[in-house]
Amino acid sequence: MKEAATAPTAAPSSGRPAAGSRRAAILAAAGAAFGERGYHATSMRDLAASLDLQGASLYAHISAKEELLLEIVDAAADAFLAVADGLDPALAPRERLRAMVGGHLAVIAEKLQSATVFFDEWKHLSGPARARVVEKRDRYQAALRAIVEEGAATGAFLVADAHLATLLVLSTLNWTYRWYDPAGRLSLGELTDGICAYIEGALGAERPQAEGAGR
Amino acid sequence: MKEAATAPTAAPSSGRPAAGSRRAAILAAAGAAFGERGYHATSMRDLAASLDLQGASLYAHISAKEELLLEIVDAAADAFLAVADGLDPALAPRERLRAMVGGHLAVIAEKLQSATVFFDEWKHLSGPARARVVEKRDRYQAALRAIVEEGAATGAFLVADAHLATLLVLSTLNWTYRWYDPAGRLSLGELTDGICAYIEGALGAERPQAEGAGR
DNA sequence: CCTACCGATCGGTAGG
DNA sequence: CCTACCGATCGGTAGG
Repeated sequence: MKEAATAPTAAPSSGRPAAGSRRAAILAAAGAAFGERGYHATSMRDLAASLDLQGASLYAHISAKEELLLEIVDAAADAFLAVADGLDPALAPRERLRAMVGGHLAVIAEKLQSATVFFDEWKHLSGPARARVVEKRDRYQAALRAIVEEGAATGAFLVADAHLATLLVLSTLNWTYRWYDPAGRLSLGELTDGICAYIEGALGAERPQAEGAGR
Repeated sequence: MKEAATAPTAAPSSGRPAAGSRRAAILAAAGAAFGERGYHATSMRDLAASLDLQGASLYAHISAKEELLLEIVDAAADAFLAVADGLDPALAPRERLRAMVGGHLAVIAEKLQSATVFFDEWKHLSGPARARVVEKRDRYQAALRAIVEEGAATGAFLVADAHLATLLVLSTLNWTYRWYDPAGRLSLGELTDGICAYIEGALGAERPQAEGAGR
C-alpha cells in the first residue's frame, strides 16, 4: 500500500506535515525497532529518540505502546490475507499455489520489518487483539489448505496428508523472513521461482516436462 | 507443610538436593518461561515465583539473567550440532539427509521449549555470546549444505542452487517448532516420514519406486 | 534462601 | 511537542 504521495505541490514548505504523517512515521520507526530489537526490548524513549522526540511526546499521537504493536501486526496480517483473497478461483491448483507463493514472498520482501514483527512479536499482544490476529492467520492457512486439497483431488499434487503438506508449505515460506536479503545474490523473482520449484517438487507436482496433454 | 517447614533442626544432609539440581530446576523454569512469554517479558521475580522462591534467591545460583538465556540457547545449539556431528559420512546423501532431518526434528520434539528460546530469543544475547551462537548455527547450516551439494554432485538430488536449497530445507525444518504438538494427530515418527518425503520431493530425489538398482 | 534495599528505567499522565 | 513528574517494576546487591 502506497503512502499518500507527498505531493510536490504546495503544503510542504508551509511547515505543517499532513495530519497522519507523524503517526505514520512513529509506526514506521516502531516497526523497525520492534523488528530489530523486539517489542519488550524497545522502550518508548528509545523509539522517541529515533524520531528526535521526547518519550512523552509520542502520546500525542498514540494512546499506548501496545497500540503500535497491534497496528503493525494487524497490517501485516491483512497484507497476507489480501494475497489469499486476491487469488483467482478459476485458476488450476498449481497456478493458484504459484500466485500465493509469489504474493507471500512479495509481502515479506516489501514489508520485511512488519513481517518480522508479525511473526515474532504477535504473542505479546493481549487478549482480544491477539485472538483477532490468530483468526486471520488461520484464515490464511485455510486458503492455502484449500489449494493443496484441490490439487490432491485433481491429481495435480501427490500428497498423502493435506494438512501436513499445508503446514510444511507454510513452514517453507514463513521462515524466509529470517534470511531474505534485499541486497542478496538472487532477485526476488529468482527466489520466487526457486521456491516455487522447491514447493512443487515437495508436493509431487509433475516436473515441467513436455507432457502431451495441454491446459 | 512442606514449604515453610524448613526444619529448625539441623537439616539432614540426606535431604539435601544434589549440588546442581536447584540450578537445573531454575534453568528448566527459565526455558519454559522464556519460551512461552519471551526473555524480556519474563522478570526474575516471575521466574522465582514459579519455583516458590524470592527473586533475590535466584542469585545464589546464577550470576545474571542473561546467563540463563545463554545456557539455554547454547545447549540447544549444541543439541542441533550433535546431530550434524553424529552423521555417518559413509552414508549416501539421501540417507544422510534423512538422518539429519530425523535428528533435527527429534531435538525440536524433545526440547521444544529450549528450541523455541533458541530460535526466538537468541537475538537478545549480547556481544560475544551471540557471536558464538551464530557461529554454531552457521556450522550446522554448512553441514546440511555439504549433504545437499554432494547429492547434487552424485545426481541423488536435482537442485539448481545448492545454497538456496539448503536455506529452504532449513526453513521447512525450523518452522516446525511453531506448530509441533506432542499430543497431535501424528506421532513424531509419522511426522518425520512425512517431512522427509516432502523434502526429498523438493530436492528432486527420485520417488521411491521399484528402480532396478537395489540396496 | 531470606529480608531489605538500591539506582535505573519503565509506560504513561498533567498541564501547558 | 515540551518539561516535570508519577507509581510500578526492573535486575541485582548486602548481609545475614
